[in-house]
Amino acid sequence: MATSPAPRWQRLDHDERRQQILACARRLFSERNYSSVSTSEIAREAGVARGLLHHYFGTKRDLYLEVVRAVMRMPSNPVPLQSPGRGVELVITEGVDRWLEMLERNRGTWLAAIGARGLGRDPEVEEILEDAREQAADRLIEALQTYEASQAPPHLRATVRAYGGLAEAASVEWLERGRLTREQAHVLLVEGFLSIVRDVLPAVEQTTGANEPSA
Amino acid sequence: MATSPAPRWQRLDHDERRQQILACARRLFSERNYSSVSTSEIAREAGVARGLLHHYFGTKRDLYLEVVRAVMRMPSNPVPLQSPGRGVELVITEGVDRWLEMLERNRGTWLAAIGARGLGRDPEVEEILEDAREQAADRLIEALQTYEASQAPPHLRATVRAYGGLAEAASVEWLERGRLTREQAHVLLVEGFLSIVRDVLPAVEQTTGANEPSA
DNA sequence: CCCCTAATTGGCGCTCTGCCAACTTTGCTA
DNA sequence: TAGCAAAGTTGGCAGAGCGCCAATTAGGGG
Repeated sequence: MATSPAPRWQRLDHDERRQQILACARRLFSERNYSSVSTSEIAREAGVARGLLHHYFGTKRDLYLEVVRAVMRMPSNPVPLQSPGRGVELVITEGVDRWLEMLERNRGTWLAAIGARGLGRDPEVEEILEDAREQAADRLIEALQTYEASQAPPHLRATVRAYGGLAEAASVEWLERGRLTREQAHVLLVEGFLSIVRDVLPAVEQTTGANEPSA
Repeated sequence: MATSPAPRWQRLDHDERRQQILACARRLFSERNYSSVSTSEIAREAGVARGLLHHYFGTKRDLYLEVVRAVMRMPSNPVPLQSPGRGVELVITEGVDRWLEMLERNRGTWLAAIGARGLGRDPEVEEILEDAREQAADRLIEALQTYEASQAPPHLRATVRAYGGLAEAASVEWLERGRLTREQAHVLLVEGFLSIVRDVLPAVEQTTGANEPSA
């Protein structure tokens, strides 16, 4: 008569459990840095045994990289919509707007993603962040309607990436330090882009070494 | 007759030993990230017992922070010289030149310092880097000869910090990815600054919320 | 209803860190 | 020159975290 004696733990679908653990890890890693978060803590948070983390993700580091990848699905620079022939001003204005909108919604995650800097390189982490930024640069380049993203000359790509640096810094000023209002951040990002494209880029192009035929 | 039986280890002056250990730690932490460098390794490198690190620096983390501080004595943005009344163009041109010069000499260290990003905030490390950048911004603000650095309105400071982001990104493009020549980086940094000051900053100032009396 | 699959646990062994008591070197003094 | 005291240095112990694997258990199919 004693029916099955209340299972000690629940058995979840593979993907479901994986997602659940990933979510806990993401939250913890966003709050504190890598080495001050222990696998025991993540496991406790998720209500599972520590060994299960290794079953799903391998090492602690693998789990961490997975988290970084998940966070980086989010764009990391103003990314304009596809722009069938409209002026750059309009396209960039819209793109920046969507960008700021996204930031407002994902404030915490985004700040954690680009915020934490330290000494010492971590090639794998860097590669993930680098890919995200490079993709954002692609979109920006295409918004200029001069080059296909993959055909753009190095100095153009570099200049756009430099603008990306400006955009991130300005976003932090708005989101974290509050030294810009949202409107001011908007103006800074739009006018910054236009100024760089109109005035700075041509100056860079006139410089010796700009017109290497194939590189 | 057997004179003193060859000391097993040499006893160094306090500061001297400290500097020696710090140098080894600095090199290792610049190459790999925090958790993949062990205290045993640092000790071995310095030719001392592991316990000695703790004697001099406390915990591994304390040693790390000390290293970050040491690295950050180096400026982290174009820092113009004092400029008694000369034009902004000249001052910034000179400042950028010195900046690029410094980068060329300290390539490895600088890249390690600003390069490694990851998930998860580390308040103490962030504070150190933040201070260095804020100081660089002070110098840039003073180069404009409009405000004392400490009196500058928030939006001005924020705009200059945004330029700092551009400067760092552009520097990486030159130093690491080689998508800019040194000349191109120079032009980008100078023209970028001038454009931002001439065109972007006024636009930001016209924006609603720019003229808060005291903030 | 039983059994088989795979999700989940628990614990062993290793490395790393923090700490501290003991030892060695070196300069100073009688 | 021998001895002494202060400071630098060592070596090892205890605790914690991580990687791994064998045993256990939930849950569905035959």
